Amino acid sequence: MVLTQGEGGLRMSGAPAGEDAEGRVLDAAEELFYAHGLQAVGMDALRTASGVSLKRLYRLFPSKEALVEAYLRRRDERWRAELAAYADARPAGRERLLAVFDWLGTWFAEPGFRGCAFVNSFGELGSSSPGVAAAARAHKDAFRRYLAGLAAGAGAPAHLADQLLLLAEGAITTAALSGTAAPARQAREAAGVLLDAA
Amino acid sequence: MVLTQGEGGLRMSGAPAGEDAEGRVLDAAEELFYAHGLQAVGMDALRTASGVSLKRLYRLFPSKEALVEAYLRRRDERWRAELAAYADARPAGRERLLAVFDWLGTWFAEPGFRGCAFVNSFGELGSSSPGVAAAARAHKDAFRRYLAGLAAGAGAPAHLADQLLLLAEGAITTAALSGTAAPARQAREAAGVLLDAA
DNA sequence: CGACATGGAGAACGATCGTTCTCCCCGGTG
DNA sequence: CACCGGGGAGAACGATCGTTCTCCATGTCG
Repeated sequence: MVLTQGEGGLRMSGAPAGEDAEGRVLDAAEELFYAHGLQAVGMDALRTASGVSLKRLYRLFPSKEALVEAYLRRRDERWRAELAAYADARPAGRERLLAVFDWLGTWFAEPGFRGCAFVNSFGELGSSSPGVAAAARAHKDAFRRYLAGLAAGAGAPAHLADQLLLLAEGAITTAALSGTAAPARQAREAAGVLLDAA
Repeated sequence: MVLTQGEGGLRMSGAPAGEDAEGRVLDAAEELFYAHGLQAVGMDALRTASGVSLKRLYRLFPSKEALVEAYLRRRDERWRAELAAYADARPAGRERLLAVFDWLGTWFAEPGFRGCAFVNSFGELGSSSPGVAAAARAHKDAFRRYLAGLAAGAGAPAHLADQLLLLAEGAITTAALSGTAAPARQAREAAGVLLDAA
């Protein structure tokens, strides 16, 4: 129930925040990796931000790469859980499907929003780290499957999910680059048109 | 007129490739920065790949950051020139507008395609390098203006350009992550629906 | 022929990184 | 109280980075 003041946003409402060492390390990793990028954050910065000694840090995670992958894994779970909690509270069908873009809009408006952590990580290390590349692909696959479920619930054909994924993905990057939340509304409108036409 | 065998793709057909030192450096920068990321490529790798000595390299570009920005500037010009050369060869209106997505499909299929260089660079260094962030924003602004011109030529309202930008942007990242060119076709179909509805 | 500027190859330098090691304190057990 | 194992703080280590400097071969001009 603790809500940290984290500038990184995306703190799941019921998640414990930093009571044990592993949680504190992952909290620090999420805040720093997301804000500054993977390579820009050193193990020493993680140690300072988490208050966990270097020795313990390396016992919890055998290497920086392992910590990066744990960060991406937890971020994926939290991100999708937050989205599902928001959308699944709406009536199934068209309204729930479009709620995805409303939720994106609230995410874009969070301070410190800097685009998709997985796209950023993939662009930075995807060509040299198979683990990072796989985590990014797994995240997008899971997101696509979730959209496909919503599309089916709205009676839309399967190929609509792919198009909705493109709209959501484009909105995320465009919001990050432009620094505004407007792409969420534009994507929502486009999604409505595509849904009506399907 | 020289066509290098470059794995980076996006080599403009009429552009001279590496006859002078500056051109060779920029060619090497484009190939290496795009393939491996900005921070993963050191000045020594640039020196080896370009055959230009370190001393001359630093006389041409006073710092690595200056070289990164020159790389992004030239990539922006080439990318948009290639796109325009492809699309503007089609009849104005609907066909030219949708040709944008055909061109994206040929780009996605190039070996070594790894998404948008500007999105990747922004994710990696955008939070610490104002020059990189500005270059990425300028690129996307220019792309959006180009789309707006095509939309106007097709008799579509102005807001359609924003939605097409989201589709294109989403197709680029999704193609990079999934490693397939299918997002180009999906985006083209969605664009057609949005255009018809407008 | 000789003085000199030029530019290449690569060593050097200081900083930083991921990772490991040393030293020391501290609590539990005989 | 004496011993000992574990953990924290941070130094140490080897590698790599961006940047600068040294040394030397080469060619030009008087």
